[in-house]
Amino acid sequence: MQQVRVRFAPSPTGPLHIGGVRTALYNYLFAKKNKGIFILRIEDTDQTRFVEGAEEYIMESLKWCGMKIDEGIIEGGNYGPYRQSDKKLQYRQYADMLMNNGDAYYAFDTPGKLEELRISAEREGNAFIYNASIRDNMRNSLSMPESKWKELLEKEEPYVIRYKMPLNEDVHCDDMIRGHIVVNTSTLDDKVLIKADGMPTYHLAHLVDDHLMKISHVIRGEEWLPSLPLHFLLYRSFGWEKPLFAHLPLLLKPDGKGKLSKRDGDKMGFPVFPLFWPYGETAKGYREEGYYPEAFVNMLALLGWNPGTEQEIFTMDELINAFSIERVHKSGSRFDPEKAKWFNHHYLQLRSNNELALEFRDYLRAQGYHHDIGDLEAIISLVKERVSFVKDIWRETDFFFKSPDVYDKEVIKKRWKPETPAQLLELKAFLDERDTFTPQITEQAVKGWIEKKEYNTGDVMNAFRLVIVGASRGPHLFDIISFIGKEETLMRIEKGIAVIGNKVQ
RNA sequence: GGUCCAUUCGUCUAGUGGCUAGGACGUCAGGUUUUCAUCCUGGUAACAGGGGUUCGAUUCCCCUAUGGACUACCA
Repeated sequence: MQQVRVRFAPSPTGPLHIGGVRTALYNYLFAKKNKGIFILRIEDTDQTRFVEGAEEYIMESLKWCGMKIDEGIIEGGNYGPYRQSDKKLQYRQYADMLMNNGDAYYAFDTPGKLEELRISAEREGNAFIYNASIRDNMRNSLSMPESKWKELLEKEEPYVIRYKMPLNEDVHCDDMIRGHIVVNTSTLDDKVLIKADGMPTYHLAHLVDDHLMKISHVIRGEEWLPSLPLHFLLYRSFGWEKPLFAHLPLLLKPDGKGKLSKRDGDKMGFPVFPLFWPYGETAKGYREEGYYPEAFVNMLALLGWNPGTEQEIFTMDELINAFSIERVHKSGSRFDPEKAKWFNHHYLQLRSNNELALEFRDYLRAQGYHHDIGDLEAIISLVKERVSFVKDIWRETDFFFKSPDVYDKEVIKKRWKPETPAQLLELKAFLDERDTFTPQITEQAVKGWIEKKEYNTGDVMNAFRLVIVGASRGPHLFDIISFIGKEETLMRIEKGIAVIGNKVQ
């Protein structure tokens, strides 16, 4: 069987969108599943849209996700160069092959003239299509006598090379996901193959490269489906064997309609890019927002594909094993940020307390707190299952590090009785006399004390929690006071009574 | 406008010519937790509409509607 070789071929025009990451992922999964080769090719034939840093961003994104590139601009390989601009004008000879067999021609129409015709056609409700219906009226090597266009060539008049679309022919295409598609050439136009600057367009460049790189399967976004007939025709004109094609459905915005965009992410508070993009108009990234790559990849893989079982949690190896292109969906999927969080919650639970403590320590340092790893592990073990992100740990544990600044008004209203200050003062004295402060022993003692005093357990405990935590939240209270220690506990009781005590009634 | 593609709970989806149309996220309720959260249990909720074909269609065909992509010397 033929070696499976697939490529991910982005343009370095900015940060890589998660839709692009998913395309890369499906290529990667397909390659690895079939013991094939995963290639990264940079498609930068449009020099005006090149963005500094984009190539590095793309490669770092793939690396973060755990996709290893087999052949690429850094990795090398036997089918380079892997950056189209490094081939510069080599594509021209392939256009000339088409010129020689009559499937392409020179066109000298200026962009301004074409634009003018396009606008006037639109005004009459028609589409402007540069094809057999109109090309005899245009300035090209088909409509002009040979002596005339050769003269223009000699005078170095700017020109493009266009593909000569056959007249009224049904083109039959096959797609591994969509099945059979038939399009008549009368609706297609004579696409530009070589631009006036001598560079190839996508249609020529990707096809030549796919052929030269021995690509076996082209797995790309649905936006390419309309030009699939053109690509089929080009393969025929070249006399080359075609790869197999698979067009992936789009990633849609969570609400409403349409393609997922950066604006949606900004508006609804979730990233649309894998990594933070630092240039120009910056963009948030999953990595920096605290997502784990396993969660991100797992979530992305299931957006538009599933194995047909009820399994939802997959490691990369499990994804590779389960993946099949036939089970990729036809219709677009809406992106659900809530489910992305759920995946991260799951993967965070798999982390050890020590791993999380290390991550959390970095976060704390940024806040100006410095703590022993052992202490952080202890705290994290108490709140781990309630957080989805490392940054959430702070929100759940701030009271371990500092006494409360404010006290929840609702809790005061509900639990702060006239007798509360006196009771807490008694509790403070009771605690003051205790030597051990371990959670279990202290809990037993305090509960015994409340019972003996015949106080209302709920009132006392909640008021106690209020002065320690500042609100009605957090892990077991006795775990908290054990961690902060006796001195701090007594201090917080005193402070709480002082601040809240005179606010009531 | 034209061409092409798509359509199962709010979302991601499973599934079949005859099933109580399944799971997950969300949401709601109950339980656990003396708090909050987690967790557990349960509930809610879908075959876009209309025609066919058929003994029978969510499933096959057609039409409509809706959504999307493309329609550049961008990819």
